[in-house]
Amino acid sequence: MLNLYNSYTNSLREVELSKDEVKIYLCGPTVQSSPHIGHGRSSVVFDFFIRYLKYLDCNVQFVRNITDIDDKIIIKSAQQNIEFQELAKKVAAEFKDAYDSLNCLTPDIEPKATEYIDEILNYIKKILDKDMGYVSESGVYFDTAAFSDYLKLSGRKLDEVISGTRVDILDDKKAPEDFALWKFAKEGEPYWESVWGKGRPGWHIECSAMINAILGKDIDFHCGGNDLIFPHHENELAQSKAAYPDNEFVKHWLHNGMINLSGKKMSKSEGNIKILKDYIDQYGGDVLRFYFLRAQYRSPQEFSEELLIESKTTYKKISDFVIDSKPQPKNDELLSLFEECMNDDLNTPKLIGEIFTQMNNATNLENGMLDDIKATVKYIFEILGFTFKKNVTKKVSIEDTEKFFNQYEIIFDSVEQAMSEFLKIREKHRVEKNYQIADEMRTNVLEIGIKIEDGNKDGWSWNNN
RNA sequence: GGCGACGUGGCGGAGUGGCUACGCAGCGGUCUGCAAAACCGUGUACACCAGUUCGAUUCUGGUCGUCGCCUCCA
Repeated sequence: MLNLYNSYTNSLREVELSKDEVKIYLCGPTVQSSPHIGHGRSSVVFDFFIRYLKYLDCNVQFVRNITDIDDKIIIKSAQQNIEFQELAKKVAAEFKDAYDSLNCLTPDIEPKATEYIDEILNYIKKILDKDMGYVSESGVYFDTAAFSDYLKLSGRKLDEVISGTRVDILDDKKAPEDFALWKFAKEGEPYWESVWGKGRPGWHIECSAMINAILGKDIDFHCGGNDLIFPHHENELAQSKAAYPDNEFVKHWLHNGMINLSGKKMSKSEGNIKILKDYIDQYGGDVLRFYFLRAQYRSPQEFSEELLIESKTTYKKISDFVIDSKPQPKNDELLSLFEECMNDDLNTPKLIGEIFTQMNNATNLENGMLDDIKATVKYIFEILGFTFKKNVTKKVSIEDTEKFFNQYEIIFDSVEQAMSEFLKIREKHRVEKNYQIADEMRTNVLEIGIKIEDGNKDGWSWNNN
């Protein structure tokens, strides 16, 4: 009963799953510059989805690509005076760090475009063999006129596409809307050999070729940001249908909404990007995940530091609620609510509301019931990829932290151990009514970013606002 | 210009033809050595104008406004 919005039909559709094999392809990044909040949203939101499918006992095959060759990478690496591979490698590592910090599942396969050049060339050949592409002076192009269903995914009309201001009208293309499958290398550009000439793959062909090579002719879900619908996914669909006209290619097209800053889309071209790492370092992966959980994945989501702080506060309420519980599926009502919300096009904001309602009611329940609710809430959040690990602020160095504890003759091993001893010392002062010393300790520990809350079960937390 | 999405209380964000969503913030209180946390209480919001209806935030039509895409984008 999983219902998801399909961008191809523009409607909510019931998903029929064969649990033995669910194939998912997520359009990953072009590794040209550091990941921003928008990349984080796309990866986390589809991570919720994949984790949910696994919860439903699906055998998921998850592939996310890395585009490690394209015009921007060439330009940027030239500006930095390094090889394009070096830039791609460096940025790919940043993406990996971000994905890991956000606790996103690692794809089963994470192919890079440059590792699939042979497959790409064969795929282009297949398109040419079907007379749906042609070779010209600047490259090999897809002949959009030969594909009758072109623009069906994005729902555009041809004359509108042509009238777009950014269409690069090259004289050697049959039609302005034809797009490159293979770009011939200009002086000094990286290239691979091909029967048509030295060059590099166009942006869209790698996905068609890699999906085919890794997952096969048909996949269940193709995911990505909604800014990829046109032209990227439209062109990908055209290529795949051209090569394999009898296959559906993609059962469900899923697209996430954009991150907005003061109402405007965050994007490289707008120059208003927020670097993901800065916020992960400060708030931790769980808080970022919770922030993404607060919006339905297709809606535009506003980003601001205030909203992140709010996410932190709200998430803390949940993590405090479940702090002494083991994650277990104890409460059936709550589990049904969870499935109901997720089945409804991954309505995670609704889920949060339902969980809080249950939490609020739970305070009046007898202990056994309360424990079941706690265990189930924790279980649900762990399914959704939350770790409940204390966020370590990276604002204060380990050395300073050690030095701080040494003042109290505490040998630093881990923050947890040191804080436990620190709290014991302070508690002794409190018992002896040395309130001044106890209060000073509370104030001082703020230096290393730790906030003590006497009434809180946990006793302390990182205070990294 | 074309296509699409959307306009809910201070903010974020669900949902529904008649019943408190929820969270944050705010306000009042309990508790507390203090601070915080926690807990209790507290908010009649659904862009505008018509129409359908016993009744519309929810359906229909229109108006206004916001945002996205239109080959750089997650």
